[in-house]
This record gives sequence, C-alpha cells and structure tokens, in this order.
Amino acid sequence: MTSDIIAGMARWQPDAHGRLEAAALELFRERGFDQTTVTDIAARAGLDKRTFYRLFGDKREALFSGGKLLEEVLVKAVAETDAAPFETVIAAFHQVADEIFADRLDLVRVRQSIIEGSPELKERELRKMGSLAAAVAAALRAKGVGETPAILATESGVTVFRVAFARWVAPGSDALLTDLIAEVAAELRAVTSAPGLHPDLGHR
Amino acid sequence: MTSDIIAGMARWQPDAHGRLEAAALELFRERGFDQTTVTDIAARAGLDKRTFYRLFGDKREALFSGGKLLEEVLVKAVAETDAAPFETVIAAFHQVADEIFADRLDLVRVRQSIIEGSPELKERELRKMGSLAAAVAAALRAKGVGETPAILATESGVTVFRVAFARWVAPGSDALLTDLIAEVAAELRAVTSAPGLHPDLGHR
DNA sequence: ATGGTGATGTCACAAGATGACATCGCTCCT
DNA sequence: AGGAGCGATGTCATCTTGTGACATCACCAT
Repeated sequence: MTSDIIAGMARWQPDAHGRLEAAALELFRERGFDQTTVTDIAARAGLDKRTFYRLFGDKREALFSGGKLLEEVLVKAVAETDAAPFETVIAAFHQVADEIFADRLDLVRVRQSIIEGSPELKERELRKMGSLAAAVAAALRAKGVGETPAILATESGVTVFRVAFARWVAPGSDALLTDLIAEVAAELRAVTSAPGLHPDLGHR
Repeated sequence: MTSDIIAGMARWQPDAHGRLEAAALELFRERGFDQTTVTDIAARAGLDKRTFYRLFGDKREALFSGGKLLEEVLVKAVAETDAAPFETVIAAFHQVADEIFADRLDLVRVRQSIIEGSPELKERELRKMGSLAAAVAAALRAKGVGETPAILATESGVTVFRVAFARWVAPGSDALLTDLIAEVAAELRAVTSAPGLHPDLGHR
C-alpha cells in the first residue's frame, strides 16, 4: 500500500528526514554551523547521530536537501520550453523564481545568512550550483542543443540567477526575483555583446 | 638577509612546502585522494602531520597552492588592460594561458585527473574559481567598472576559461589553450546575444 | 656563549564519518 | 494468532581530520 507517500519517507518515526532538517536549521541559526555538532542535531530531533548520517551524506547536506526539488523543476521547465538555449534557461529560472522562491523570502534569508557565515557551506553551495548546472545542460542537450552551447547557455543562465538571487536576498531589497532575473539577463547580454558596439563603458 | 627567497619559504628543512606538495601529488596519484592520509603525506616528505597543517589549511589545499600565482597574474593583467570589461577579462585569461599553463599540459592533466576523482576536490576547485572571480571582479571595479557589469563580465570570462580549459585538458586534444579561449569566447557571445537574431539554433 | 626566534615534533583530544552488529516495530503470509 | 522477514534505528568501535598546548632544536645577532 504505502498510499501517497511522496519520496520514500518514514513511517517509523514520523518524517525523520524533515525533523533533522528542521533541527539543523534551528541549531545553525542559534549557535552557528561550526558550533553545532551532528550529535546535537540528532538529539534535538530525538534521533541518533548514526541515523543522521544514513539520511544525509554529511553535516552540510542538512541545509541543502531542497536542491533536489529545484533541479527537478528546472529540468522540467527546460524540457518543456521551446526557445533558443539561453532564453530557455532564463525562462526556466523565471519559473523557479515563481514556483519555489517567491513566497519564501524570509526562510531563504535565514538560510543564506547561515551559509554566508561558513566557508564550508559556501563551498557546498557552489557544488550544488555546479550539479544543478550539469543537470540543466543535460536537459538542454536532450533537446538537440550542441554540447558547448548547452554548457555556455547554462552557465550564463546560472550566473544571471546567482546575481539576481543575491540582490533579491540582500537586506532592504523588495523587488520580485522574477523582475531581477530579467534585469540581470539584459545586463549580461550587454556586457558580453561583441566589442566595439558599446563605445567605452569600462574606461577610467 | 634571506636573499632571494620568494615567498617566506624554509631554510630549516629545504622547502617543506614544496616537498609536501610533491608528496601529496604522488600519493594522490598512487592511491587516490581518499586513500591517502595526511600522516602519509607528511611521512613521505619526512615531516610531521602537524607541520602539514601549519603550511596548508587542509588536506585539499596541497593540490591548490598554485592558485595564488594564478590570481596574481590575472589581477595584474586586468589592471593593465584597457578595454571593455568582458574583453579585459578574456585578455587576462589569454595571458594566463600563455604564462602559466602553456608548457605544463602534462602536469595539469595529472592534477586534473586527481581532482575529477574526488567530489571533495571538485568542490574545492569550485571554491578556488569563486575566489578567483571575486578578485578579478574587484580588479575590474577598481578601474571604474560598475559592480554588476564587473561581476557579469568576470563570471562570463571564468565560464569561458573553464570550458576552454576542459577542452584543452581533454585527452586527444592538441590545440593551444589560447586559441580555445578565443573560440569559446566567440561561442558565448553567440549564445547570449539578443534573441531573434539567430533563427532557431536550439530546436528539436 | 647566550638568549631569542621561528620552524618542527609530540601529545592529547573533539568532532566528523563509517562499518559491523544488535534491536525493534511493522507487514505479510499461512 | 503467530512467527518470518524486513526496513529503520540504536549501539559500539574505530579511523581520520583538524587544532590547541607545550617541548625542542637549529640558527642568528649581539
């Protein structure tokens, strides 16, 4: 039976994965990442250290399990969009902005402030972006896009998203992530357009 | 005195830093990164584990100490070039390709194959690219380029370099890194140029 | 020679990560 | 109902990473 359980979850302890995730977020915020031990996290979730390591690859992963959903939405959007490679990727990020991030600004800010506070976590975030990019590039290639254009469109798209995301999360900002993506995409086009067309923007 | 010692090196044990670096490279190649312990590395260099940690932040750093030189050359090149932001960054990478990488293909291939074999090392490589990008963007801003253009030009340039570098290192390739950079830069410009100008390149 | 200085070795230890094995609660089969 | 089987957890042991504290040792200037 197991009716409508979404992603191979628990029935033993109700949602061990989610509880550990929540406990980790709390503790990281309270004491910081380095000052939090895996045993602490497990204890707060009412579980054992060993169980944590069965559900998460390492301590950092507790903050990044949302990445799976992100990748799924992104890949699906790419597969369903019919446009030039770069435009396809940008469109996919627009969709992600609406579906996943739009109404989670507060949570995202907390998460991001934790990440900023730890080089280890920033490193892991980079890795997540990298595998995300790989998945998107693969989705693009599956549509018949050549390898190099797929990679370049993807990396450029990810860059746009990262810059837009950073602006969105920045304190004081109240713009919509979607709008920021569009703006940054336009700026990137301007910056990388063939030389000589934009008379000296970058001089002293 | 300390005459011509370049970067605060040793006189005690002759070049402990370099010996550890070499030992690490050897062992990583022989047994792989995970199967090599820091104590092993130190032992092969005739030193102690504790000494390793005084010279390198962690085990991974033994493979990435070259990054400092890379950053220096890149930043200097950016400071001295007078062109649009993206073109400036690309020019800087051309210089790096000639000065640093051109005659080190074999070493680079060994290093890269080790990195490919370990997620931890790939992660660290990403981080190095990230801080490299930050330094380049800062150099660009120091020339009067706005923050966002600086970041976008830098990230785009780094993307170009990464793709070109990957092609250069790939087995069977015999092209010059410099040429690959120019090619990929052109491809990126094509991919990110305003939509509608290149009738459907990315359709099924 | 003598004391200082910097590089190194020794020791101890918290925390991360993982393998081996015991348990416990649920589900299914008869 | 009753037990076999199974998956999720807990327990224990152990290795490795990374770091603090302290002892040494070679060299240098005075």
